Amino acid sequence: MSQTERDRPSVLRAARERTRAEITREILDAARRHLATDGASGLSLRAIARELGMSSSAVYGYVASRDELLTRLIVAAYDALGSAAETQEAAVDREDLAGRWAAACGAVQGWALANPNEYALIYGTPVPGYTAPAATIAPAARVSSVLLGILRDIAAGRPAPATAEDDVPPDDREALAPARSIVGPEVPDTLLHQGLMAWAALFGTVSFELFGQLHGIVGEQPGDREAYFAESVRRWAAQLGITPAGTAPAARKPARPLEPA
Amino acid sequence: MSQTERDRPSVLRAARERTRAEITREILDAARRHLATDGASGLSLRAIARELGMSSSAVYGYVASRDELLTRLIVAAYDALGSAAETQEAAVDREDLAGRWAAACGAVQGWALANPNEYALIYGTPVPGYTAPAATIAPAARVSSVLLGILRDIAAGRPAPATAEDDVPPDDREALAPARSIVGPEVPDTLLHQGLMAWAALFGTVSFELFGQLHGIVGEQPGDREAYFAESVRRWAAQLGITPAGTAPAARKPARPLEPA
DNA sequence: TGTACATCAGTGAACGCGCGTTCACTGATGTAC
DNA sequence: TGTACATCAGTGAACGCGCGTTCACTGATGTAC
Repeated sequence: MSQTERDRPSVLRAARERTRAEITREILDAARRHLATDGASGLSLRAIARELGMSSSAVYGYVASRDELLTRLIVAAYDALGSAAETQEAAVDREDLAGRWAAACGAVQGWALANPNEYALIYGTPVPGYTAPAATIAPAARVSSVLLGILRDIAAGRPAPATAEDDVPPDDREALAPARSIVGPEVPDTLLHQGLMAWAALFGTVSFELFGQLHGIVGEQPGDREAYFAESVRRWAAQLGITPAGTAPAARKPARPLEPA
Repeated sequence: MSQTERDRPSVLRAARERTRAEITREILDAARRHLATDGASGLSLRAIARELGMSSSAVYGYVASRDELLTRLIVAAYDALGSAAETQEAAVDREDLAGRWAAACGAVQGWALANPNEYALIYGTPVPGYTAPAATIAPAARVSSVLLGILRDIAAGRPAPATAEDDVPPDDREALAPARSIVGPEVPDTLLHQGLMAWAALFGTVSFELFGQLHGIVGEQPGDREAYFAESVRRWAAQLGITPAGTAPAARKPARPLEPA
């Protein structure tokens, strides 16, 4: 039993650390709940303490300041969204590019609808007076990494510039340099630009839905928003040159001729 | 001079109304300035009063409440953006559909970059605890009206469903009903859907730029953002079947075949 | 087994600040007789 | 021309609230001898 005795302090320490982690988690959960009703700039350490039944000063044992709490929430949100996109995209057959694209888009939209306040925290108006520290950069990049990965595989499955409708102008090629340094040289400029456009369109669409901009434009009956989103996803995929499984990706049929009169 | 005498009271009243309007304008201007540093939820009547050198209670002579001030700011922002889009689009030759599209997009982006805080007020995260009254609906619709007008003219210049790559699935057609009731029956489903996608993509792109999401993706050298945006505008237009003046809009060449090996 | 000590999570009062909104009032201006 | 009155923009004090952060402290728990 000397074993037990020697371990005791660390067992206790471990237990303390466990409750500490648990309380920290509860603080973050409460903070997330407050995000819903008051928004990021209404986030209040005192309100959280009140809800958890502790004194306002006690919170400072777990969180250094309001800004630090905000940073943790932001990082957690990026990580949650990023891992949703990663796992859902990874679950699809690597060959099925359209399926992977749809999975990634669906993950983003699904997570956003399930966590509207955390979505707004990271993709809505930046919190005034708060500047995101470096710790948020890596988690923020996870979703775009997934999308860029798909882009890379689209390029890989295509013999050089296949759909080079028109190449990108030189000043745009320069503008794309940072993205290029992430994605590598294999992805043609056109595809890269089109990919970024789809990326912005995806988040634009999700934000429009969440922020009420689709009101009076896209129906709100059950199924309407799903149908609209699904069709958009399909069309973004088509713009990237990938079509749902069953259709050969490389062989895009030309525009259908006018209906026979 | 009986004329003058009879008019006098109304002349005075008119003067009073003029100064009243002027002070109201100054309150709105100060509010806009505060939006920049503190965001919508940090907007404070007391701070505005302080800046204008009046007592906080005096503001209530011009503005009924904080919420009413917010509503006025929102309406003013929608109107400013809407009229920018309207006038810039109207200045282009009606025949030049791609030019009109580019003008509308440019107006939106230009206004947003010049007025980032007002843009965030209307297209960013909704202000928590504030619900937009009916008075905001009409001004909010101005930009989309401009875009839908272009869509209508695209359809008019095309002999029925010309580019029906694939029609829209029935559940999506239903989802598009509200938009359809605005745009009228002449615009084919495909074009309508594609138009809404371009609309969401436009605002998604502007929001990404303004909210810092393009950092590390699209360059920040002088000219980079302009080039990226211009190329995106061109490609959205191409997706709508319109190409810059000089190219015949109706005659879209089918996807170029693979390069001869 | 018993006592003195260390650790440490949590308390509660306080500082100094800000806010929206109300309300009785002042004081300048113009009006009516 | 002179006086009593009405109008009305603006004041300043007050109400009741909330906030982030600090700091001296309590009190439970475990440790060492």
